[in-house]
Amino acid sequence: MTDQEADSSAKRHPIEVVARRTGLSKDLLRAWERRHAAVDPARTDTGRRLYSDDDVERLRLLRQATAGGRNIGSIAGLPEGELSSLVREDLAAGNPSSEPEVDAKALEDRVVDCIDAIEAFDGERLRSILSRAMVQLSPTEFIDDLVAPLMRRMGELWVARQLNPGQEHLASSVVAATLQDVIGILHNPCPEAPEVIVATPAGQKHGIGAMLVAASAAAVGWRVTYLGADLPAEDIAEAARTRGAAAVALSVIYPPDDPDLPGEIVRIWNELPSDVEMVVGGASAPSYSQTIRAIGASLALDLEDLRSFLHRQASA
Amino acid sequence: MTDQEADSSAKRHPIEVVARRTGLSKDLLRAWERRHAAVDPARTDTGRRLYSDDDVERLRLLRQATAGGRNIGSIAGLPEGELSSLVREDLAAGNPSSEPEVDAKALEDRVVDCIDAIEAFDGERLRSILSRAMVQLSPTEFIDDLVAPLMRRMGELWVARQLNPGQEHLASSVVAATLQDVIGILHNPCPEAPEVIVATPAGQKHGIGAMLVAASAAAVGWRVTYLGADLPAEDIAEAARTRGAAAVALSVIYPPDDPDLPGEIVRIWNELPSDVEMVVGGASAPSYSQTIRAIGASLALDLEDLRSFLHRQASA
DNA sequence: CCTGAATTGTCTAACCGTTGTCGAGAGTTT
DNA sequence: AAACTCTCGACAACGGTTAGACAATTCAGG
Repeated sequence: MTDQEADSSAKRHPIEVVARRTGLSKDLLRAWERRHAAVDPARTDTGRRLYSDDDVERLRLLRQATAGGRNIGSIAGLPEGELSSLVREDLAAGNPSSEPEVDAKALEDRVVDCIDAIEAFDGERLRSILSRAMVQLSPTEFIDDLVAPLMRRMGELWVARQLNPGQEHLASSVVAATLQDVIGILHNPCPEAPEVIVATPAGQKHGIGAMLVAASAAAVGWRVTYLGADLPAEDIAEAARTRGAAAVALSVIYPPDDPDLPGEIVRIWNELPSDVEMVVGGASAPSYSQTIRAIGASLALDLEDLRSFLHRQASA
Repeated sequence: MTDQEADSSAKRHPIEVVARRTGLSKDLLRAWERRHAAVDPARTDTGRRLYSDDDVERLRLLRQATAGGRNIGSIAGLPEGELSSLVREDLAAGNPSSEPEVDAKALEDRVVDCIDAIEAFDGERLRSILSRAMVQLSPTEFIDDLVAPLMRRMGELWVARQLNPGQEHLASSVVAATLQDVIGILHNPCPEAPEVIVATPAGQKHGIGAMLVAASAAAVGWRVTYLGADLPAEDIAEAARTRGAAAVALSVIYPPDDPDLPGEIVRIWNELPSDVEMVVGGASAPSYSQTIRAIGASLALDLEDLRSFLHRQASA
């Protein structure tokens, strides 16, 4: 991740890759450029387009804005800032309560607020904190900087016995619902966008990590089918086949030493079509790294890792 | 927030966006403009409408006012200030802006559509069917006539082995998220409204029934704290005490013959303050009716039953 | 109470600008 | 040679516009 520093404006991606990453067809990319100058990619000496990461990001925003009901012609010329605020406005549109008070509250404080709400069994306050943050932050920020730290903090409190099962359940269901909303909002309707099946294998009861994975995948343009926790290998594989998925992502949180899990992972792998990739992430994933490597699947140590896996697959 | 250049009177939204944000049909937007000059949007050089944020706000107010029983012709010309005070009045007068319901026929079809989506592992389609229905139907109709029949049908397919665990998980998480949304939308901010704690006792793994209970309670004006499935008695009772709840609702779906459950129910009851009522519902609730009656709790045979229980408690 | 007029949300028909996609023909990369 | 990519032109689908019509309500006045 360090060797990407100033390269976000470096032009290097061919059109094929950009089409996959944005979920826009190649024809459409050319049409938007020709008719509205939506982006201005560099060219090789033979005239082939080379897009930068910034271009990709911009195109993704344009896609979201058009999905939100706007005409490409009237937004193609807008600068990044306006474009992204427009998209966020549209996302927040369902929320009729326009809050005049703008809190630029630090993210750590928001985590604390969430914990407060959870301790008071106040699901409604938790929901409102999260849904406000959801529209104020970018999806990736929301997931990485708020939801993930919150889940981590909850884990700490849980082992310290300062959170009881009721509070944990309450929080989980609210967080899960919020993340489902994120996935729904980000849903990529383009049939060419690759799809990933997200689940936790049998024996793993905690679905919330998989939910984070699902939301992260949606945030980078993938279509996502979230199956949930504790699923037998055959069912995960069947879903992948039915959906024509390009990848399967498994979340493994707890326990780190399930003797049945390696077998379960291998069974999933074996039942998958050969062109479907697999990635395993979550707190306990490294404990099973031997199995994962043995079959040729990938290991994701964190969400950033997961995103780069998805990027690699999307361009492959 | 620095780039709040957003001049609220800048005309920039196409009709599609405005229709989504206000919930008014495009036809209606045009009709109100033509017949009553309710708003005066700008035009592009090719004649397309462009609305400002102010226009959107105004249309929202008009919508609320008409939902409260006013007719558009007599309020379309009013200035902003009068409009908003009018709406406030109507809300204070207890006009819950009831929606007239239209479809009774298509509900069966929608259940079938949902099942189709589930069988295809198409979570996104399921979500879109449900969320469309959510805004078209009243909350109670949505729950009673769509979600509950859907869950029943899923149960049938499950026992007939025509639904696998993956499909069941997928559907559950989407339905749960949708119901959480319903609860969020219905959330009653009035601090005097009675609150109910909803959960399923330890041993009961299926939380979706409790979710239906929670949404139903929210639909009749209660504040709801949804704790989820499989919770120890102490935690349920603690939540009730912490929240100062007026009632506890338990959902009991499966199994119907858990030898530990009666004890669990009694423990909850014993740890509850004496002024907190308790109701038990769900498919298997009648199997435990002896215990329920013995301690003086109520038994709800269906959601209608539950609602009348809540009404009794609210007026008590 | 009934009846005819006004109101209101929706729908159709006809038109046209906008948009996504496709094909043809030529060049480039592997 | 096969697989990409390029430009340019064409085209059908889609959405937005006006104008008019329609059924269902609402309402005033007999």
